[in-house]
Amino acid sequence: MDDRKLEVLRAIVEDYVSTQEPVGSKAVAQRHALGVSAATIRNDMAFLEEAGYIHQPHTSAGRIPTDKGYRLFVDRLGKIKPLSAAERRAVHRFLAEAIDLDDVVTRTVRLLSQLTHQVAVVQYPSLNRSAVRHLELVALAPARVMLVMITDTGRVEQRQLELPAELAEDDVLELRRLINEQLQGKPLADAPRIIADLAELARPELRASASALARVLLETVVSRTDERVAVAGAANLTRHTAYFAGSLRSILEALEEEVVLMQLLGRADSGPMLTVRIGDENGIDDFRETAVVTAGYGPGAVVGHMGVLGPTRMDYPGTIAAVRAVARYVSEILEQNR
Amino acid sequence: MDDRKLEVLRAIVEDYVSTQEPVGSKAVAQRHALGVSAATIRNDMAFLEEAGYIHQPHTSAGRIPTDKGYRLFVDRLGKIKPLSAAERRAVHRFLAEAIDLDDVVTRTVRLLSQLTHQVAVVQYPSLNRSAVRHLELVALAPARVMLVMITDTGRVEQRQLELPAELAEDDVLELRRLINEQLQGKPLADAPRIIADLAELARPELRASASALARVLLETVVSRTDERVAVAGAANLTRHTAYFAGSLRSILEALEEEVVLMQLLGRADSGPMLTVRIGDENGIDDFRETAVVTAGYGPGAVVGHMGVLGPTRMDYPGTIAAVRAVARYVSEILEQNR
DNA sequence: GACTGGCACTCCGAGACCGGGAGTGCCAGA
DNA sequence: TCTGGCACTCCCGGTCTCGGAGTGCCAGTC
Repeated sequence: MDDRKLEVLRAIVEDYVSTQEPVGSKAVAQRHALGVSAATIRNDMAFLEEAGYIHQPHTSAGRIPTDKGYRLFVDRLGKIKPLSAAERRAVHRFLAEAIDLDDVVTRTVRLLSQLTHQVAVVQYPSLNRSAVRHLELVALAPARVMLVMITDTGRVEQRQLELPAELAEDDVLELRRLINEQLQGKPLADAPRIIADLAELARPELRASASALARVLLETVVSRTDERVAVAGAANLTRHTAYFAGSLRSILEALEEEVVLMQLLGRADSGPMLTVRIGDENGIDDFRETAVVTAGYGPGAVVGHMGVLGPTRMDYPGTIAAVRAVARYVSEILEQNR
Repeated sequence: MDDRKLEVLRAIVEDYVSTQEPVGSKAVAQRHALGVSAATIRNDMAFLEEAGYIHQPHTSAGRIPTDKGYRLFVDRLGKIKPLSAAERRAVHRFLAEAIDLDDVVTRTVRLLSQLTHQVAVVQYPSLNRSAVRHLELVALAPARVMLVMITDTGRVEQRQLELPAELAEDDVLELRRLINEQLQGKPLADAPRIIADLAELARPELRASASALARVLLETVVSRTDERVAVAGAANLTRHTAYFAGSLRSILEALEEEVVLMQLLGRADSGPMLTVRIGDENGIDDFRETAVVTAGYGPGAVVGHMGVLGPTRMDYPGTIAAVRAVARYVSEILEQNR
């Protein structure tokens, strides 16, 4: 494929994204200095359409990029637009002020949605990629304790549980020591095995309580709570009047469904740091007109994902730059707090 | 005002809510057996319009209730439609399965939005109406601890803090004993006074650490974290095609602004258990076409509010019944867990 | 005096119609 | 291989028309 044809494709994508209207050969000829006439561009356009990169809503209308066109643009044509120095500073400062993980996540998700003017989604550090930093048992009543788990990624999960027997203060301390001895520093992915044997290590009198504890621990580790997600900027969906006509409803619904969100964020967990999924590539019917830009983050290894979603007609270079920058800063912050 | 005129108003409200179209005299005459002709109803309508309860979008159109009309309907005409026995059972069962406060809140907000087909909002139990049940200090590193506060309403707040000096294990225990002695059982509203004197009660060597602790405690008590809110069912906004034309955007934005949400929920904290605010009564420009139905909940005393928001053209009797029922069940559950 | 049927009137909304403009494809010539 | 020209297509916005729904008013009835 010709170099100039690629330039024409880029011009179409860029103009369409900024004007939101089909772009014609004349517009391309005069807004982009390609050094050829509109007629020539028309020929190139015919070629691009034949090849499936653009398409015409109807005869005698301008052209619109197809998913395939966007894909090519993202892979080979989009020059990432780095954030301005001022933006970088602002991002850094805003994130550095966070006082704990919850705060980091809420700030991140807001930041992303403001920078990109899209809907932002941030997954909390995945439990099964975290390790136990500390377990605490708090006696609330003679036969009722609260189990608090703190991970090396800063997540704090807590659960209350009823014990089968009343425990003395010393007993609680002993159980606390036991679970910490066994689990501290261990990756949660390995936890189920360890937990399975937990009860047997306790003194006979404490076995029943220990196994109740073990059960709750297991639930906490593998349970529904596992994947938490924060969302912000839903209002930005209304920016893109045309595109959401039918799907706004279902997208809003999807944003409240953790399952769907995880599907969008998590698909490409390994591999390159940054992923773009365009339209049908999402594999979800309601997201056929939606593009998702995600990046992994974490101190060293990836512990979670964050991303942005919006119409396929989005500013890819800008969005990619923003997601990448924010993911990087967040990773740094987690690194420092480790 | 005539009895029949009230009946006409009710008919207009009910029909308008269900059809979403201006309702004319003829429709009222035949759908509701008022025993009079359309012409008579026209006269009543003229009266109701004069009095400001209904209005005409344009000459020769049917009538639409005004805010004042809805207000009268809610205050005097709407017979609450209690939930069906099946619904009540389902609500009860669903809520009873909750394992902790977070779970109660998320379940509640989902339930409300599903029952009413509107946007539901639930405020977490307000900290300054809760009392301290327990404070726990967890040593994470020699000079770093995590402070966990558990309230009698089941809320768990945690914060990490850096201490000015390294502490021995015993010192941590002593501080823990100290803050519990001082605060356990005390309402958080009284906490600031108590905390102010906290440092002085500690051994001289621990003073610095104690006052760092005190500062964090204060922040936690009065801070931004104070009012947390859960939202669900935003997708329901798209049901009401016409009404959100302009305001959908700003409503979605408002749903992410805790300040606005609290304003909507909290206005009438004392007084009757259930409040309805219609249109302008909300005092927020973007909510001029929105009605809010809220109820306080809590074990005995009110500790928080929950509610539902939707277009002024909503099914008030049904919504009121749902909100009231759910608030009641949630209160029961909190009572049991106390 | 309250209610009713009849009637003229208003006004919205859907559909039909039309013209301008933007964009195209193709072709002949440079 | 590129370009200017040209005929063609089709959307879009505006205007117009017409039917229908709903009203207000009035004269007549109980």
